Amino acid sequence: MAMKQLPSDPVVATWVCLVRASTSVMAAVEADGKAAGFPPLEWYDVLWDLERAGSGVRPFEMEGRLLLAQYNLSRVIDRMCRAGYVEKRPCEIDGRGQVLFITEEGKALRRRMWPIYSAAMQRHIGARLEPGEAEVLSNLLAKLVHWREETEEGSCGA
Amino acid sequence: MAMKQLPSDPVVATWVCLVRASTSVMAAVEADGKAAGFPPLEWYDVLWDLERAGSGVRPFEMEGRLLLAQYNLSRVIDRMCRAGYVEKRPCEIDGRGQVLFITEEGKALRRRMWPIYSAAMQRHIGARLEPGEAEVLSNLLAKLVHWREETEEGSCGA
DNA sequence: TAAGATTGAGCCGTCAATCTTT
DNA sequence: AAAGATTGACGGCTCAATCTTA
Repeated sequence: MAMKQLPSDPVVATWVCLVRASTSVMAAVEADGKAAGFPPLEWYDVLWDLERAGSGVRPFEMEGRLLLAQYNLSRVIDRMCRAGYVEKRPCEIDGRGQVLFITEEGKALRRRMWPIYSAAMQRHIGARLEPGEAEVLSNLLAKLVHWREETEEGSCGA
Repeated sequence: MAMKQLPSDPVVATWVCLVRASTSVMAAVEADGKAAGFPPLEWYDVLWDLERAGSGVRPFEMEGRLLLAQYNLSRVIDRMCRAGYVEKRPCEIDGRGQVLFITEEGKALRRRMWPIYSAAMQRHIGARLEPGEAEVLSNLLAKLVHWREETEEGSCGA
């Protein structure tokens, strides 16, 4: 009795295509943003997470939503604070913690980034799929996400 | 007349799911390999590319297949040579070039890595999809791969 | 002039250790 | 003892410059 099932070829093919598709699409979108003089995509995610929240956000909350390790998030936030897009204040309720806020400059940056990145998504994803395929694809990809299951939805920032 | 079509919500959702799925699945598979004491996944791809070729491979050929920048590939190869898994020889036909070969140690390493990584694929991809979904998913993902179109197929190394 | 490949400098990610507070 | 967060040290990635040969 075979306890360890070997991956069937379709599973291996899915792995290969997942790695190749994400690598090439992410590189292409990132390159479009960089060509327009914008900071990394990651910064958009942080800005949007803060702006959507409306109030202050604790770093450890963002950690789960953005799939970033704590020490890594700490460094990203530090750079964004120094650049003036994020403000960090000590947490009044929990003395160990910090609370993050987006600045006006941060809101303006996110607003300028969105058209570039959304056009890039359209060019590198939308234009390559037939009508209806995007829904099928996103539903299947969603089944592969695990990490932490506490993810909430929210649209995109348009 | 709208020349620049904004991405529809399904396209944005696909982008979000693609990033999250690839991040979490790749991290999970990489973590399984690391827990077993193996080098990064990237090394498997290089070893398999060399072993599949049967003869020597020029770095610039691998560059396109592995979606790696030239300078990056150069450093990966250098580490693998120092570790004894790859051998580099000057190219007799083109004086600028190098030719890469997998060593016996490299073949042995790849053979040991495959069961771990294939089990990881099964756990993090195969087990999360219904029968038939892997084929649909890999076909849709394949439509998103661009970078360089010179990709040949070859199975997986089982 | 361009292609194949490498390298120095600097930035970024990662690990483990650390600090503070709970 | 554990959670939130940061940091020093180290290694990998990236850019641009460089070297050699085509």
